[in-house]
Amino acid sequence: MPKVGMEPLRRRALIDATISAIGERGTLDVTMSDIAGRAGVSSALAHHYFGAKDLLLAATMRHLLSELTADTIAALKGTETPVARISAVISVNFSDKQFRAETIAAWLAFYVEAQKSTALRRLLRIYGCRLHSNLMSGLVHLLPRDEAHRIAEGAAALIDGLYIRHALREGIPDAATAVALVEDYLDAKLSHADASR
Amino acid sequence: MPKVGMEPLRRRALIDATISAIGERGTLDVTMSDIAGRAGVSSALAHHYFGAKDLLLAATMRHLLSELTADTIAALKGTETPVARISAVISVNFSDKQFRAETIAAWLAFYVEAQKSTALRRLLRIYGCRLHSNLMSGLVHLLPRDEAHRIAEGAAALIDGLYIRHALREGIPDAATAVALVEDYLDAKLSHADASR
Amino acid sequence: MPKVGMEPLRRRALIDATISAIGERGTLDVTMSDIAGRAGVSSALAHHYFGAKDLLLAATMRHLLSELTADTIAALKGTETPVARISAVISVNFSDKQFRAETIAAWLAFYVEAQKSTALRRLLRIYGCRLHSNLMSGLVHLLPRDEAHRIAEGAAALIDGLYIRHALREGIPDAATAVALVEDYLDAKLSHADASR
Amino acid sequence: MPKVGMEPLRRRALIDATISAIGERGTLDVTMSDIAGRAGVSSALAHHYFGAKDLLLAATMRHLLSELTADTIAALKGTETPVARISAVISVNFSDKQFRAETIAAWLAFYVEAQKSTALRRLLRIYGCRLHSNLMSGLVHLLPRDEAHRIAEGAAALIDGLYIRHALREGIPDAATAVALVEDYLDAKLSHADASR
DNA sequence: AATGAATGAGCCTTCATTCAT
DNA sequence: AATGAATGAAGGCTCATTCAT
Repeated sequence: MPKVGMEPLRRRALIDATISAIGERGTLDVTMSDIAGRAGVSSALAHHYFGAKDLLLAATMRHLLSELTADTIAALKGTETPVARISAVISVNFSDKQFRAETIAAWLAFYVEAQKSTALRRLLRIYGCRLHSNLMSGLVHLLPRDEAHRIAEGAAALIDGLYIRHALREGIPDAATAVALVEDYLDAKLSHADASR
Repeated sequence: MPKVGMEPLRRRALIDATISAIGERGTLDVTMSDIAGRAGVSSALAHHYFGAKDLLLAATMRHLLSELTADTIAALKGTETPVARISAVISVNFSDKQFRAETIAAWLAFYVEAQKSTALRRLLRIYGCRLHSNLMSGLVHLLPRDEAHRIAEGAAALIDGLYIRHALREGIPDAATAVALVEDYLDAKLSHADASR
Repeated sequence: MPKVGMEPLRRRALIDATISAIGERGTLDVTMSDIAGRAGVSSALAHHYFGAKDLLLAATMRHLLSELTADTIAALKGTETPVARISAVISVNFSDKQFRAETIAAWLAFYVEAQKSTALRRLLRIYGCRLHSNLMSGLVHLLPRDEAHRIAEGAAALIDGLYIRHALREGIPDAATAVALVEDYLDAKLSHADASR
Repeated sequence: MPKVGMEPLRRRALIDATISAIGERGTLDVTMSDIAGRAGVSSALAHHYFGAKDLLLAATMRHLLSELTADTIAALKGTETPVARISAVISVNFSDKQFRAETIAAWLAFYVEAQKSTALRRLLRIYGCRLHSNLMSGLVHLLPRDEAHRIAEGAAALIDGLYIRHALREGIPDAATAVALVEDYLDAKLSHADASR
């Protein structure tokens, strides 16, 4: 078997292993050896490809982020009404691929780590902005700008909260219910807005 | 001369130091020495009083929880309408005492740690149930039971989400806005319910 | 046995162990574990007292330096003629205490390490200046200032060279011969100076 | 297409890279990767050609030594008086080619390493003997054998000392001054000898 | 001829924890 | 009541070295 061109494979395997390790333990506090072991390589190789633990973690988060972005773009493609756009954005966050114990735990761990790591915080901020603007792209046609902004914030917070609660297996457990809650929130706010016009 | 009756003072000082350390660093990943140092004692003493790091952390979380409980009880005392009860519960979570960077960071860190620690998870579950039942105590008079349940879940998730976002200094920053968002959510759902009756 | 007040003893033991380890291996490239082992403690304790390997090495060099200084001061005390001062300075460098394989090897290792470590370089520079001024304190009465300066440099270089050669067990092996060579150099230069006057 | 006859070029490039790396860092403590990188090849190739780090270092030292030997032979060619021979030997050691920061640092590093490596010590001993006999080839005509021997030792030590001091940028910095000091030493000793005859 | 891939061994450092005083 | 002394265990990281291609 050819022993060349392994780099992308190893990188990917290591990132997957990182998600798996973090997801299972629920913390970024996993060892390089554990991660490397899951990827079937030595910890030295992980260092070889990523340089340091921080960098592997950051790369992993970037990976998670780009997957979410890709999914969102795919979901938005073909939507036509503002309401459809909003629904698409929400449902992506709770899709089978994103709303998995493993992934959620990883997101959460990153959220907390972001409190001390500037690099991670920057990445999370990007995600926050994207989510916000994606929601806005629908809401802005249905509500006054200020109100749209507020509602987008609320929806984002609600999504984050549902993630947290899911991770701790408290309350709302399944994706469908979660989506319904967020949609519900927006429906209520939108019809409320209509009514008050 | 050996001082007597120091125990409660030391315990309290150590718990405060723990909150401060976690709050500042944004992680439970603080050393016993750091905590003990902030409390002005040796790390050996921290062990003497709490037995182990886990136990000190659990005690700290219990402390946070009991403060919140006490505040909530105080806030509920004297409320008379269901709506007032709901507002009281919400406002406690964003009161000056609770909604401080330090405390929030600590809560968050505990949330994440709870993913691996059964002890912490149990404590958090208690908090979750209390919040839920406190919200229910108002909602149940205004909505059908099932619906009340759902809305309580939503409100709880929203609160958690706002905490997280505050910790990362993303979006909604101040308590007033946060409260308004939650109240707004409930208002919308309540009037929506009214309207559909 | 009392377990208190160990710090100075441990520090000293660790410094001695460092000299011994470096002396035996001929390099600063010794492990903390090796050093700690020689001192009969764990490597963690070495870190506890010195913070890091660099700092232990620097402390060790400082120790060597201060011993040399103390010996020199003692040797100079009671000297009366310029020539006696010069002889005293030279003989200290080749005294039984200083001119030992272990100590010499350590000095040499430090010399080389100083090329990359600013901290060590600074320390060595101090030693260089002291030696120079000690030599000058005698020479200045016997030669014109410029010439004295030059001769002091030459003598210092000669001493360094003899150390190196001793460390490698090449040529001149014993202290007496070494001293004689340096004295000889100075005698020659001094009488030469006389003659040319 | 595979290039042929690369071996000598690569070997030379690797040796040069080794000198450069050691010279820049002031230690033998350089990595194979660093060296290979400077030579523009992979570290695996360095192993391919030299077998191991030790061997590359030894080869490098041998190279340094043979350059010095060649220079010395060239310098001696054409000298006619004993004094001229001595001067030639000295000046080679401080020639532009030899007395360069890079080369000096490398020599020094090798000196120290020689304390633990028998192979390097053997090489250095060869150099020591050559220097000694080269100096003797002049001195022996001017002084009694014993005295010539001693003076040669002194001169060699002085040269070594000047190297060390140059490496640490302490005192005597330039080659001319260094040469003058050594010549001076010999002059003094020689005239002293004359005078006492 | 040359290299990317891969690893084992080892080192520095940190930290919770224990113990004697 | 309180602490300095001390350590074992573990983790991140580096590096020389090997191997298949």
